[in-house]
Amino acid sequence: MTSKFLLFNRHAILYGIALALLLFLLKWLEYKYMVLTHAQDIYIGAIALVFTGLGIWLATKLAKPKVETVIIEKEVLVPGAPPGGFVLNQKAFDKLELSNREFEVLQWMAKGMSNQEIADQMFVSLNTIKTHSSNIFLKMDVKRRTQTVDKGRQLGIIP
Amino acid sequence: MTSKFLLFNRHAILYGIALALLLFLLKWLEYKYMVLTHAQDIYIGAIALVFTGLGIWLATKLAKPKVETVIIEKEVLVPGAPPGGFVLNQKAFDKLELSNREFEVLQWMAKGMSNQEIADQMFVSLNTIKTHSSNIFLKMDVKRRTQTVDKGRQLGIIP
DNA sequence: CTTCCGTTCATACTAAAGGGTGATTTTGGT
DNA sequence: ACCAAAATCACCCTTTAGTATGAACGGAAG
Repeated sequence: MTSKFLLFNRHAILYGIALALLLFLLKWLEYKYMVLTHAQDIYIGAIALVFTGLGIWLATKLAKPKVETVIIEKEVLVPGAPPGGFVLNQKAFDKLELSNREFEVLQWMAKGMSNQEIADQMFVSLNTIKTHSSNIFLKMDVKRRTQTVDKGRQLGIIP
Repeated sequence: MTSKFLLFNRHAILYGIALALLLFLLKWLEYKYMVLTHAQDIYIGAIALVFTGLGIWLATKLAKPKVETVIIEKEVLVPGAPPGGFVLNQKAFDKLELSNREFEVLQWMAKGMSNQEIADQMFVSLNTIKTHSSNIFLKMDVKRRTQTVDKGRQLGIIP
């Protein structure tokens, strides 16, 4: 985090210096060779090349890497473990006496969604989700959503 | 790396053509408007801008989408045998480049612990845990701890 | 011996989560 | 039709999480 910022700063400074030097160089070249009208093409070409390179450099250094991670699940046969990934532990589930909506909320919760996102997903208000999750915490005897997910998984009621 | 060079070659041709066309255009503009010697600086500035833009465009085109695919081996039942525990997906784990402490925090996180509890557990301050978890979120490209746990589990780096 | 990285911690702030209470509206079952 | 449970939402308030920024320190590598 800090290092990234420092890198950015360093690049910005380097860019500033490089730009200044380049402009200076261009000005100098202008006075030195512009008498030769024939050198005009080369001059312009050089400018084009240099600034194209500068653009490339800028883009690569300042643009975000934008790494997209695609998760592909590959099923492998392994001794033990439940088939197809998950079977609900009905006994534990019944004991909790979660309502439909509460269970639904719990499942979104386990997928790492925020209350607001769940609310949008289920077309209800944020307050409603809060109420549901509070009830879930009571019924499951936990204090936090992360704990809820962990316990729910251990009980076998969520994958 | 190899794909990058291949891409570069393909785009290099396009770039060459584009460059030729642009130079031609510049030449034309030169004959048309260069009678005004005062416009020289503006002319050069325009060239610089255009080619900087071209460079940036090139860079964005050259940059590979960089879609990292993580293949997760998911366990599936097979007759007999002991209950398979957890095996860390080393490939996915290495890709994240989490530090020791960060991984440690992630594990407590997955157990549903609050930052304060993790801080007590690891004998450091709450702020330290916050820093660690922020770094984890950056490296794992997530926004919340619940999301972190879910993704971490999908990647196979936590049980 | 610098330079980089990881670890530690702080302060200040914003955002999200959670607790408590009360209220209205569906809805399913007798 | 009536009742209880579920579902919905609101307000207020506290706590926890998360962001941003900066800084100090020690170890490892060049």
